[in-house]
Amino acid sequence: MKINSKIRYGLRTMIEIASANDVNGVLQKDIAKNQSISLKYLDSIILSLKLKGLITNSKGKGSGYKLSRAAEEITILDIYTAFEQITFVDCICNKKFCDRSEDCPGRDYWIEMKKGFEAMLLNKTLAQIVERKA
Amino acid sequence: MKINSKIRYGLRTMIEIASANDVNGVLQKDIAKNQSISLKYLDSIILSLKLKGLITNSKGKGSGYKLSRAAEEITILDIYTAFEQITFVDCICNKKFCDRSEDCPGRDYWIEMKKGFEAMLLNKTLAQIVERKA
DNA sequence: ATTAATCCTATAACATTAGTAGGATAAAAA
DNA sequence: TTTTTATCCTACTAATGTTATAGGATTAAT
Repeated sequence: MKINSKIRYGLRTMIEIASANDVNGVLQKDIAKNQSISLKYLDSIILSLKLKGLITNSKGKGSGYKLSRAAEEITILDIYTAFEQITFVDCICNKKFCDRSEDCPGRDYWIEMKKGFEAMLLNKTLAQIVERKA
Repeated sequence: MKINSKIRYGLRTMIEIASANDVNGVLQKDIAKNQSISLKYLDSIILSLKLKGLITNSKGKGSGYKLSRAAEEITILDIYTAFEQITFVDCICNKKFCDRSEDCPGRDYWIEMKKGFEAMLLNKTLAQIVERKA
């Protein structure tokens, strides 16, 4: 089980934007250069973060990205779910995925585990990561 | 991010073995039938559990599987790692995977998250799942 | 000996991921 | 208003990983 590259790059992108103290925001091409991500690939990552409402920008020449709200108010769960839902097993979202869903100790456990995982991501803010605070 | 089928089937297999009160243990073919897993695929799942030392059996006709130790002493982390290591991101195990490993707030976070995840799996026993206790 | 069962390796179909390509659109700057 | 710089969006492909299945070797009870 691996964290996929969009989530990894997405976190790094958010860290870079949060770390910048430039009032004009951070240009996509600078993020691409600093983070060693191709401009094209970064395109889709930034799009996801934007659709989730975590970053904003204007368009055209000279624009740049900023956080939509304070880094203290952005959790890792926000960033993670910008790219994918947390499922772990399909029968959590869709009982019909498996016959035994109605009465399955395994499924009950995965649901519990999912909740624990979400809580873990929810309890960490972007600000804590940028400031390297536990 | 999904839990793969071997881990899912592996947990169900362990639940079935733990739930059985047959002194002779549970036959592989019965697990296959009850859990709707092909005998051949179950082969590899049982092999992993056995190599990890979670279950034992004798060989040949009439044999069956039992837990190697009490269900109270088997954690979900034991079962999970019978099938794969918990990595999340490659730079955790191998710093050379990425140039910025030496000083990367993102990597620091993934390491912390991994620890939290492992702790979560460690704090749940097979016995708790079988008895459906929180 | 026969039979029922596990042990083990190889391989194939399928799904997902990671990343690229090509261009459309928007707006600042000249 | 033309140019330039930058984002927006869709489609595609190569590589990788997952989910099995196939075929047979080995083991030991009957």
